[in-house]
Amino acid sequence: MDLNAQIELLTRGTVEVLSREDLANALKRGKPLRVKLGVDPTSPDIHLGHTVVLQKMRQFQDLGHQAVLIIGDFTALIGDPSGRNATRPPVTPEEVARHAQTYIDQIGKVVDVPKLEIRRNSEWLAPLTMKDILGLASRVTVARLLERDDFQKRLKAGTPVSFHELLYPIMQGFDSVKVQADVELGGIDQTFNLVMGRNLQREFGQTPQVCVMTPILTGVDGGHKMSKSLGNHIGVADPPDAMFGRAMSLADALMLDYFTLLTSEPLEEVKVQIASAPREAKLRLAQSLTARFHGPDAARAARERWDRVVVQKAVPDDVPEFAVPGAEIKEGKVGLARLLVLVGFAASNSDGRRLIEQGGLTVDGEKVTEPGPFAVRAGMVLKAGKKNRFVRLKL
RNA sequence: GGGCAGAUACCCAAGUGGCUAAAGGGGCCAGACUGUAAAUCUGGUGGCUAUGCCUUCGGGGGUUCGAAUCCCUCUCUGCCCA
Repeated sequence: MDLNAQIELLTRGTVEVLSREDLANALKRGKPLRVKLGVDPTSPDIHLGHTVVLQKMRQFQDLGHQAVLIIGDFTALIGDPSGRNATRPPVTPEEVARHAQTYIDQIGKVVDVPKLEIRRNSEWLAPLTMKDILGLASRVTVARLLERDDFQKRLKAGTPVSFHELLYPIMQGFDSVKVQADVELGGIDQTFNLVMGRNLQREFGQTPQVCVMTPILTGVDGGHKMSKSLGNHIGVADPPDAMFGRAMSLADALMLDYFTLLTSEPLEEVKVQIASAPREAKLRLAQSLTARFHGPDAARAARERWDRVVVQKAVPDDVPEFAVPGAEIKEGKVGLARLLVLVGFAASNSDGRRLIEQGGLTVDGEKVTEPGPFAVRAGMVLKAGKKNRFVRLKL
């Protein structure tokens, strides 16, 4: 692939590249570039939002460059202030270790894991002495650190900014120095951190890294960035049916973004379809996404299930079974609200009672609105709420 | 180190002695409508062996027949001064 084609590919779908000239020069050197991506092992499961930048990493890999994945096990002790309006709660080392492993297991769908160089930043951050830290800190001014709007907002709002949070960008920047990154990838919300790496490398006499920033994927609710804590995410490990269903609940306005960032469907054609047949377009999106992570067969099956269960409102044939404990049954009856708690549809008896009284429960297709004792038999199918949660009873 | 202000449910935020399980908004859940989208409308949103009972307004202690509300103390946060 010639140089221009490479640059074209590597900058496609990015929001900003600092700078394109530097990228061109780096590629011209003809040697494999060290391409850094730092991840924060504070949340165990990765979702489609993460795959945008991982996809970019894969493209570098496919062009023969060395991807360096940094598990921020040490920086996780601080928590990235990016986009946060509050200090993060601390994470235990055990959690970090578990999350990191889950992360590596899951990114295999997108990147070439065997070719990854995986590093943990505790490797070089943990041994730093106060003297080392002073040396690092002396290269960065407070005004510069306070410039970032995450901090500005908090200062203005009178919410706390702890000193250790100021250290976060410096530590992440130092990662770039230690792994001698030529390129660093990150979401556009990471700009400050990536630029810090660039500056620190210059301080340490290295060629400053090229910063490649990808867009932030908006969650399916259409309001905020995709995040597990907001519950508007589609996880890459979600089972096919769930993935398909989540994709179908996507806000219309985001369809084109999703097609662009997450699929390889022809965009011109897709645009026309979104305008003329939005429902068809969304089905296509859901199927395309599901196929990407689970294969075409699973995607077809998910589509069929969708038609049957959601469109035709039939009972799916893979309803999970629940054995009602004998101790709960009195004279053939079970408290319905209690039963909803047992099968996991309600958080408490009161919650279950509310669900029932508001008409959110059907048993074998019949709406039941009385939360008290209910005669149960084996094979009964309970359905709760608009999320179509099903369970089949066993006695 | 000194002064001032503050801490209320998932989040924001009212409430300054009984009418407060605690206004309002957001979020979330359920119903209607629909394309399980958006928008809109309605109801709900501490728990329980449930027309009553128990727990909750930063922690602890106290005053009172009665406290989110008054007093003491501790912890945490912001602002100003040094």
